[in-house]
Amino acid sequence: MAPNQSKPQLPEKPSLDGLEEKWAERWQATGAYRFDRSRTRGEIYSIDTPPPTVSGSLHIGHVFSYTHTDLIARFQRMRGREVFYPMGWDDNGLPTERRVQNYFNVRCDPNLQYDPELEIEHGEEGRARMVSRPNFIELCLRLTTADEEAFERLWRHLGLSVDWSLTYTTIGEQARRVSQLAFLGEYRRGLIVHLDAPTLWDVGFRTALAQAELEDRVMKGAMHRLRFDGGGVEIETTRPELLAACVALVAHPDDERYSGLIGSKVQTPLFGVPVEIRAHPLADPEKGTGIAMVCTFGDLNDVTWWRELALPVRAIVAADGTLAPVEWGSDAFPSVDPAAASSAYSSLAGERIEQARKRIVELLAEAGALIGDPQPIKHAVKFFEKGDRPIEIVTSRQWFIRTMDHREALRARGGELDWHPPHMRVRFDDWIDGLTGNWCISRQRFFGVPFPIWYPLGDDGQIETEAPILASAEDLPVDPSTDIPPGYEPGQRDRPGGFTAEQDVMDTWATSSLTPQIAGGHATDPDLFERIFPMDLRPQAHEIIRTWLFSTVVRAHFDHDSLPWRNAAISGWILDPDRKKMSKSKGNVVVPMDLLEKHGSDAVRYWAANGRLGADTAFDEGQMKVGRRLAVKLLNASKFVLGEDTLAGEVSEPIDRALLARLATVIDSATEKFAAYDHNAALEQVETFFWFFCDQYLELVKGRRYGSRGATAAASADAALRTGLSTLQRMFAPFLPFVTEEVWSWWQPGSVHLSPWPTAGDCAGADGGEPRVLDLGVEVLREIRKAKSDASVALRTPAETVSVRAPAGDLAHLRFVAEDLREAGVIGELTLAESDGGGVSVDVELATAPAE
RNA sequence: GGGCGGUUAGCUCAGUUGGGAGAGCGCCUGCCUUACAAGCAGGAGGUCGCUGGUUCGAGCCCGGCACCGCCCACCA
Repeated sequence: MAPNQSKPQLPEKPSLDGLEEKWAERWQATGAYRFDRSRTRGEIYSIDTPPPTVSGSLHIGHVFSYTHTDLIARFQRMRGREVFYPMGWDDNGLPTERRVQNYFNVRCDPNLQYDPELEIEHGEEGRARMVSRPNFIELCLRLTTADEEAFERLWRHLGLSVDWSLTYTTIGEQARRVSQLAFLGEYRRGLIVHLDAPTLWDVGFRTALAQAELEDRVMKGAMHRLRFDGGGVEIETTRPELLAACVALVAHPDDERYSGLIGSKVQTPLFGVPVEIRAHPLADPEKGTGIAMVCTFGDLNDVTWWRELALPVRAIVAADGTLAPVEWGSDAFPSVDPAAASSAYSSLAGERIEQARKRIVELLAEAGALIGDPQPIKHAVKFFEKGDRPIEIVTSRQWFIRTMDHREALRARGGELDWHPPHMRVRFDDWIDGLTGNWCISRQRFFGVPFPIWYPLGDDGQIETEAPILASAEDLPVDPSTDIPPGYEPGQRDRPGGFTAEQDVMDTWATSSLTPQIAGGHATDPDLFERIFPMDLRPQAHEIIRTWLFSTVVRAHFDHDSLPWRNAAISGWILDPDRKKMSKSKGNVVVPMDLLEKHGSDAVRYWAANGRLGADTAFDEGQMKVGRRLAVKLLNASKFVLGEDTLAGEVSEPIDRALLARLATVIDSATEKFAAYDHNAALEQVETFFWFFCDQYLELVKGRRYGSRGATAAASADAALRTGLSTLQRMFAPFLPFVTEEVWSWWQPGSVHLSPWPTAGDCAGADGGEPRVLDLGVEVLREIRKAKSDASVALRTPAETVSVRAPAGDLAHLRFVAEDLREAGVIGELTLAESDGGGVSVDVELATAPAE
């Protein structure tokens, strides 16, 4: 960088206060981070930003990981790449729906008519008001818009260098269009199917789920031993209430205890349902009695047995988590004694599962079918991650993406991706290996992307689900509940011979899996999409590798036959001092804006930048204070270097050359680390050099810089200092964007963030620099300081004599720094002599006797 | 149950092909030194989780164990 020739106007007392507002506004006004879409793919670095869920507030973990992404964005921008860095808002799905319900105290009733006059305010008391689906969606948008504005303020304050003109939402028109287009394409190609099948089901939300949305929770339960009639077979179960749904018993084929019983029939207690004892290798002789009750459906094992043994369905769990009425003696529910079965079941029907379980245990005990007392146990139970009751498996008609047939190819895609850190790939592989079924993407909810699907109604009014009517691509996005399918009239809606809308909405991940396509203008802006896809980077947290990362790989593989991006940068979690993940539910979250205002954005970013990718990191305000100190130091060092007129001349002094030579190696090394997504190593190297630059080098040359040894020598120091400062300001820029922009503005035109990342070639004058010159100067100065510190005197106290003995080679180097040393150490007489041995020794005699 | 990561100073962490145990914070001592007292200089402080092995030599490589965190699975 060619230094500005005029002496800049520097603040008397530099400060960090107000820099966030000042520069955030300036960047917005100048369009500093505006994406230039005329650039070609090779010149562009594109980022698939995680759209934060707009259902509450951002926490410090967001600040941490979004800072990591911004570090990479700023580095790549300075390296000359045109950075495509959008922000997205995830305002689609259950979190928003639930938040709207609570905030406005409303519930959605899809059967109500839209009320354009409806006025609802926050905090209404009493019973929840029922509103129509269009009204509900309006409320969702109203609330999320306010949230999105608050989020954007925080991100701007943090200094994220996103191009805000590229912002998208996951419920927006482009997201709906892209989601529906991908759906239609995949459906036509047989990658999506519509099936009546056992499906993971949340009875609280009354919707189907995907495997990826489940989590285990350890619950108290009880093991019950039941005796079946007609053979004396005993089974153990934690779900006795599903006895009425029993369709078979199953034992391992090699289990000698039961080998004679395979193929025979026994009857369920209470209900007298004949069930066959079958053999299947999944039955574990070690568990329970070694023979298991197969119900439709208690768990995923039941689904496997049901499918592989071609068993009938006896579904008793209703969508709301109660036991459904059953007609005993019918084909579906045969019984040797239908009257007794009806009698037993009558006290269960309509009860919630938990109640039914208590009740049936009483019935079984009365009937003598319960062996011993139920044994209390603790066991892991699957829950919807946002739900509060265990999931059930309910048979219903749902849309599935056929992931199971493509597991090998998807696994291979994971191998093509560059993971940062690499070990995160294992989670991806584990997830694919553990998949038990296709990805269910339909949800029985209200707020989401609708399926672009209608069904013909027969003349009898029956829905013809096998022959859906697809929307035309050019009509997308559509809402089948208000839009009319091709070839139909509005009056035919829900009439015999007409059509009816698909009521379900898509899983939120079915939309989020398309963020590169949504942000990149797929289908609407092919020119842009070609320039940014596949993207360069997916930043995200590790716990959503199984959801967001996996599902995005699935869609890109299906729709584009490629990876969605080349690199995945996985940030860790923020841990509180007890080493637990900080999260809202644990109540230990710090409000990010408070931290940013308390310590300054640069300081908080410094803390975040010290966390490695993939590493869980402690929340540590001490690190923020260190970051703030660093920022203040940069202000003051800049003030010193720029505080005098620029001197005409070149780097001529050996120690200045040595400083620049060392700087060149730091640049190379930090650049290499940064390019390898090792931002914390890059920061550490720049920071270490900076403190050396300030405390050692700068102190050594300060006097010379002020002109004590004439114009030429002063100009050499000045040139080296300015080169060092320019380089350091730029290398700190990704980490500390506000303070670096401030100090850059003191002497350079334009934004530091749009200036080139330094290279070793910037260190003009480094040629022939001998590092030993610098090392020796620093070492001798340290000895002098130590002598003064030991004597408890001020560093300005003169050292009457300093005698340095060094080997001949070092002696030659030392002569180059003798004058700088004499001044920095306030030395009276400095003598340099050749030592006998190999080492360097320094003897210091102070002017005054050491104070005791 | 399978796997991944971690265990280094009181705290937070770095240690790149095996050879010096390090940084910052905190602590102690001293210093108002004309960029910076939100600063500067100096100092104390560690059986590198335990254990066996390979090696002239191990924080680093290999085996075993313990503990912490997480992922996956099982949950009859």
